[in-house]
Parts: sequence; C-alpha cells; structure tokens
Amino acid sequence: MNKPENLAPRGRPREFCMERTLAAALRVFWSKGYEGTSLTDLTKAMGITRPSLYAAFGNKESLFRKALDLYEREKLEYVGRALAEPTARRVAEALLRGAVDNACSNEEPHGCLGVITSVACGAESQSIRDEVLERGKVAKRALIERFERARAEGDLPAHVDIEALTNLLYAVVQGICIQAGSGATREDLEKVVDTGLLMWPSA
Amino acid sequence: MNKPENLAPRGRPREFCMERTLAAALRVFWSKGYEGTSLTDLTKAMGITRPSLYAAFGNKESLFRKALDLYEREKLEYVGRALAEPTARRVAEALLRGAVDNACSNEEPHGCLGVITSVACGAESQSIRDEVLERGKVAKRALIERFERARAEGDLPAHVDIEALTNLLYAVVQGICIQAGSGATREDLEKVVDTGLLMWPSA
DNA sequence: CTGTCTCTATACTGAACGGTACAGAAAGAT
DNA sequence: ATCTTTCTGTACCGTTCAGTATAGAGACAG
Repeated sequence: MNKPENLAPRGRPREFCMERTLAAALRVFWSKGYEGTSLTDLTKAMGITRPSLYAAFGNKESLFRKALDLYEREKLEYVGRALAEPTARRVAEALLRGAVDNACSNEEPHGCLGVITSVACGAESQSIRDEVLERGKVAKRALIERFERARAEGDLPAHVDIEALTNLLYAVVQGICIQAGSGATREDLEKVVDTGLLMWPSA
Repeated sequence: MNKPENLAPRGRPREFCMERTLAAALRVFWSKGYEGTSLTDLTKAMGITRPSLYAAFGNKESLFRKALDLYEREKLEYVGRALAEPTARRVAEALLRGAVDNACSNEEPHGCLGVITSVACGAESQSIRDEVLERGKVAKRALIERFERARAEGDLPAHVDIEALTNLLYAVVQGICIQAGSGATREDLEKVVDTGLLMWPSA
C-alpha cells in the first residue's frame, strides 16, 4: 500500500546514536562476557540511562543478541573471506591470521566474543550460550564443506579425516583466542600460525 | 619445643569430611567457573552451611585455591607424566590424550578448570585469574624446556621454533578443552588428536 | 556434675543484581 | 497554545550476592 514515510517520528526524538551505543555495549560484552557484564557497566559505557537502554534495545539478553549480530557482521567477516580463498591451505591461513588480527586488536578487547561467551555462560542464560554455539556450528559446517571440496579437487590428501582436520583447525583458533586474552602478544600468535601452517597437509 | 600433639582436638569435632566437601566444591567450580559459582551453590553441593564453610576453608577465594590445588594434584598429574615420556612425539601424544581424558570424564564436569577460570574471570577476582595464569605459565615453561632437550637430542627438527611449537600444542589442548565443554564427544576429540599427531614434525 | 571449647544452624548485614513505575521534558500535529 | 507521543532521569522493586553475629548443640576435662 502506501509507504509509511519513515521520516515521521512522532514523539520526542532519541538523543543518542543507536549504532554508537550498540558498539559500546559490544565492547563491554566482549571484554567481560555476558554474565560478567552488569547493566551498570553497560549504561556507563553507553552513556545512557537504564530506561533508555530498555526502550531502545529491550532487555539485557536482547541487547546482547544485537551486539552479537554486529560482532559477526563487522568482526567475523574474515571467516567468509577465508572460505572464499582458492586453496585449502590459504583458507586455513586466512582463518588463522584473521583470528589473530581479531583477537589482538589494539582498539578492541582481546580474545573472541564467541569463545568467551561459550565458556563463561552458566546454566542461567542457557539460551544465549546455545545461540552462540549454534552460530559456531554453522561456521564449522561451512569449513567442512569447503575442505571436502578441496579434497575432491585434489587440494588435500585423500586419506585425511576432513571433520577431524576442521575440528583441529578450530581448536587452534580457539586456543589463539584464549592466549590472546591471557597476555600473549600478536608476535607470539603469528609465530604459532606460522608453525601450524608448516605442518598443514599438502596433497 | 614440645610437639603440640595434634591428636588433641579440644572442642566439638567437625561433623563433615573436609576432603569430600573440598572435592564437591571442586566439581562446582569446575563446571561453573569461579565467579559463576555462588556460596549457595557451594554449600548445597558440599552439604554444609555457610558458617561451617567459612570456619573450615576461609572465604570463597581461599576455598577456590584449595580446590585448585586438589585439581592440579589429582586431575593434572597427566602433565607430569607426559613430560617424562622419552620422545617429543610421545610427550605431545600423552599431553593431548591426557587432556581429552580429563576434559571428557563421565563423572566430572567437561572442560578444564584452568581454561574456564582464565577465560571467565573478570576484573574482580583478578588475583584468582593471575594465579591460574601463572600456574599455566609454569607448565608451559616446563614443556619448552622438554622440547629444547628433545631438539638437542635430535628428536625434533633443528629449524622448528620451540616456543611457537609449544604454544601451538598448548592452543590445541585449550581448544580441546573448549570443545569438550561445548558438546564434543570423546570420539570427536580423539580423532582431533590423531589428526594432529599425523602432522607432528619428525626429526 | 560443671566449665570450656568448637562445632552447627538461623537469621541477618550492606551492597549489587536485573528490571521498572513514574513524573517531567521535548518534539510534531492540530 | 494545546494535545499527543516518546524520550530522559530519579528513585524504586524484589532478589541474590558474599560474608557474619549470635545462640544453641555436642564433646572433652576436671
């Protein structure tokens, strides 16, 4: 029918920028985990009050999901880029180097929001944990399919267990995220990636 | 001077077994992390009341340290066994298989208490986090020394970066712990170990 | 028995948690 | 100007947190 002409906000306009406040919330969740983040932490970092937060983003869980969307969109795009690389080795390399970049940024918290959440989420807020794990499974399945294609193309030895290889690669990525959050430097982790790539199976 | 003759408990004797209650506390910390565990969780699992807990173990932090000692003594002894293996490859294999065993027990929580604590410990209780990280560093240093000896013995290629190789192995162990806590089965992780060992550098 | 000592159990403290009711402020519509 | 709508800030809700005061129960010494 008629376009609702979305330039007609009827009441008092919002005084803060939702994108900026969402990015601020993401940083807090990223560094403290879902349960470790309090509403006071959030409102202080976002520069808004509690009722404003609830009106704009729903409750804490809904805010976290929106922050998670932003994180996947902006910080995990390297996963999609890695999947598009032409060879299995370059897929692995792009994934590992992207993980190091993401976990070692100078401007963002160290580590990976997904790993932190999947480890630090208790029985309460189980649905948050489940959603993060589900998103991880989707990425893992895409990697498995990519490596199966690579094997079919003669790009990986025929004898390797593709699922196990993917889980191993995933484990290294997770370990990198943990070590980044535990004080390892970018140089340390780049050497880990180099060493791992030396062992990558060739066809 | 005189030995205080420690078989003279003067007041009413304690009604619970400290070892059993400490083991129960360890299980709770292991499955929920330090900050995710409340005193109510602890007293319920240990079957004692709050004042009994405080009289016997000090405060929550002191109880956690005692549980961590127990964990290292009973659940991480495989690390020492791995270091005593005769070749670098067998050190790595014992470490990886021990990690899978420990993280996939049928009777204990899945995952690794050290990994969980280092990830899920916020700015509060920083000292807990620091202690766990320090204990991890000690183990890593022992592994580095072991692999340096292995290289000197011609047991590892001369060109490998020992510290990076150790960090890589450590990353795989950490990834295994995370995946064990995220629903991976023992069979999944055993295949990961097998695949990783296929890539282990030979002299 | 009476003391004395140490355990246990109830019930509490102040602070922080996630979430919200309510009143006032500010913008467009009429 | 007035009305309606939506945002903002204060002040609060009940609950849970780690930790404790206090009183009673129980075991030994004399």
